[in-house]
Amino acid sequence: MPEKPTLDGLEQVWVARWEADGTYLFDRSRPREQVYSIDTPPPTVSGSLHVGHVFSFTHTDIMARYQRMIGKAVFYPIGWDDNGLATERRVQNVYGVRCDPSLPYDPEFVPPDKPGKREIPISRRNFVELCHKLTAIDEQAFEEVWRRVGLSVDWSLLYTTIGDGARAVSQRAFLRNLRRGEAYLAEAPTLWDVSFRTAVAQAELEDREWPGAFHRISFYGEKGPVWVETTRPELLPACVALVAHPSDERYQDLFGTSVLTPLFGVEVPVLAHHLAEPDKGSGIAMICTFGDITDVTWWRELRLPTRPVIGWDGRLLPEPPEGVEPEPYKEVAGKTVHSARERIVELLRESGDLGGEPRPVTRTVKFYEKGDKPLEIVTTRQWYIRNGGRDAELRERFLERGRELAWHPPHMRVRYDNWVEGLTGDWLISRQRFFGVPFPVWYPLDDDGQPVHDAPIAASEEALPVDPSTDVPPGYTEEQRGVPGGFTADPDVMDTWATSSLTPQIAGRWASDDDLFQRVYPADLRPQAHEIIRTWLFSTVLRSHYEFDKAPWSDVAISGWILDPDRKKMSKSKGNVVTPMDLLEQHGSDAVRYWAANGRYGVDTAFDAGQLKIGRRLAIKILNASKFVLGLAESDGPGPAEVTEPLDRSMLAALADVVREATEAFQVYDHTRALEAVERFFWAFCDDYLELVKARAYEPGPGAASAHAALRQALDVLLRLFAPFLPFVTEEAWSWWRDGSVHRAPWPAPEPGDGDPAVLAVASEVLRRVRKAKSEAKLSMRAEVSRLTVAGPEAGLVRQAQDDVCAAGNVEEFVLDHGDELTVEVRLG
RNA sequence: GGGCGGUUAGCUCAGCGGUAGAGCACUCGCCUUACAAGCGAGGGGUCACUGGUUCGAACCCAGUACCGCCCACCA
Repeated sequence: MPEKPTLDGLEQVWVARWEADGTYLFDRSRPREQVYSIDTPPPTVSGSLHVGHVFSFTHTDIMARYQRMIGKAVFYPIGWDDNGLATERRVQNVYGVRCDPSLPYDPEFVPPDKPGKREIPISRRNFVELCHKLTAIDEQAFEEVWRRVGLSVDWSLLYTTIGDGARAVSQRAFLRNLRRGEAYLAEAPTLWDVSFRTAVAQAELEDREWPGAFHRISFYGEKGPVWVETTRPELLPACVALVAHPSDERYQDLFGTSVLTPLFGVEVPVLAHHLAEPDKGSGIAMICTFGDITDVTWWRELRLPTRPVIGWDGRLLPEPPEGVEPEPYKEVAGKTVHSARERIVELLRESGDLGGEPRPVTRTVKFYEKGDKPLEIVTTRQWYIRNGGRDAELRERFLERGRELAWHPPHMRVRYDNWVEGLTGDWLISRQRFFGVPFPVWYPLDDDGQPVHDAPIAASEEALPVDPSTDVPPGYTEEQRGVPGGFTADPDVMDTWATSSLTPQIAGRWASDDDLFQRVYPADLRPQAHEIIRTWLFSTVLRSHYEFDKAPWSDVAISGWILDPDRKKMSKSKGNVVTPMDLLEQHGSDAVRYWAANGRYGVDTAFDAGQLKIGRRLAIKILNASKFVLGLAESDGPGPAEVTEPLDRSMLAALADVVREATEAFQVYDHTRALEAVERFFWAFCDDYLELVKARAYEPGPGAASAHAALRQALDVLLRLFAPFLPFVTEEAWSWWRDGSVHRAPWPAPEPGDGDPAVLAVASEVLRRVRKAKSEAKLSMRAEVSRLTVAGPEAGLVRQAQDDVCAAGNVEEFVLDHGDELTVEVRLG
């Protein structure tokens, strides 16, 4: 036991010791009912950890430690989400490169020290190598933070979403979905990011305000011009119809007729549809293939033809769509959307078809959440998984799955319900990218060398993971790749959610270690943030439903966000982020954890440096109180002493109540209430009980022996109660007098005893009145009280602790009196 | 437009039917043999607003106003 306890250096000491001792290793010999299994979120390593991560991961760790102490074998893995677009983008920025799949592999390629002005095109394999290289560096930094936070994860269970295991699980799950008809390939209008040149899913959309302008343009009807307002005049060559609301008086005569588009002179019908809104613009809209999602709806429901004009790169296609003359289309061919719009407006102005000048507006436009240009809609062939978006019965089954889960807090389920009820289409899982899990399929090539998409060749499950661009499908040879009558690989990779929707299967080694899997699946807990309920949570439920016909976990705990003091979400772009490592080094891990532990599930919490100071103070107090207690009892005789004094028994009875309350709170995932109960008791223990027994504990005799025994019992229990929250300081104090780790010690049971908690409560109250009197007289707490008179119904209780009260208050003469309520008279001097 | 939270002391939050709470901050005092990175004491609130239910409302009900978030087919 050190002379002057300190927090400094505890993290390094204990992190190393826990690793060496295997303190948190999962015991895989235990049956499922003795296991507590956690489906930990794999953080995206191509970003940086922020304070919010520490906040939510600490919540999970607190629960993991509690479960371990109540005797569960805790399956607490961690993973790194390293596959996907975020990594690709980071590789591009860090190394100044760009993936060009048409280039050959260059084994000699070394990226420049600093990214140049122009991105260097490299082959897909070179690019993927750089992705691996960079994520390995990032993952190391992440691990350091998590270890220092004191997460009790079993590092031997580490997985990555691009690793062999994850790829195999991803591909296997997909193949099963495909076989059962839950996954399918379809050519359809798809939301498309023109910068990343990939399709994106509904779940990855976000609305942003974007400047635009209303353009009033005239179409030619038999009875004169029809004025249409549009924000996207460049899509005029893609126009396939006009549409107005069926009850709109102004257009009754036009329904069923057709009009000619300006400039292009294409004949398009005027149709009625209930989604057209009479009070928007002129009440009549042009339908283009495709300007927005409503266009897609109209196009589908009104069975309109397709006139695509926008290509994968966001530019207008070099050739006009069918039915549109090359003149004047050549004016806009190959142009970006922006310059095509300018040109069309010029042409409309020249031809007199522009009514007035464009009126600038700000409107809401759909973006890919990681993108910086508005999404276009392009018809492409993509893989989908059925999610209920087009099937009411299936949707109801997913809602039912949501109801099977215990949500913490319960109202978070509403977000799940809203999402499932609002789905508009199946889940698009393919991405036209490079660093991801490839689809494990190939397509036969017909005699003309065209792929037969209706008959994909699936990989065999034994061969997983496969890369179809280098592996060969069953029954073919490499020589047949790309030749008529041979085969070709599916070029796409899966969206990262298609892999992370399988984290319980990946961490539990589904299909590669079924003995493990059946001990840890379904999991007990899914901890996560609320903004990814629609993505991660829902997709995991979906995959589990299809493969195992059950929910993937029993409980879902949703941590809130960390807001900066202005109540805005902390984010890197706003520059208001404190890095976790700074925080941990500056305040100590236990202090940071204390702050996190005070955040309840589902509640957004303002970042508050004040809470960190309190946590640090608490941690130091635990060390000092431990030192005091352990420094006392060394002179006691052999064998455990008995707790005989009423005050000591009273304190232990109060502590038993605290154990009961903390345990109940943990059982309902309320770590904050547990901490509050323990903390409240601990401060009273230090400020009142320790002061009351101090004198007696110093004076050898039976009274001292009782105090020593009680103090030790209390310390033993308190260290264990604090252990889930403050793992470093409790382990340190535990190591001074106990064998083994406090984190492997059993969670305390409320010790039955015959103590009356009221004795301590009343003695503390009397002491408080004495202190008040001294404080008001501006005297030292050691000042002598010549006579203390206590009266009231509680007087009998005070008598049981009379000597301790007198010693703590430095009281000369003690008098008990009768009375209806507690009165304390303090005569000083 | 629909939904979900929130509004309590200067700040961060607890309380969710029975006389307003904690910590921080602030003020005053104390070197008291675990801790001065400590200890003691104190000041400070018409519990957002308006109605209603009740013997009694911060707490339940209805509505209003702000704040935050989620969702949505806003040419």
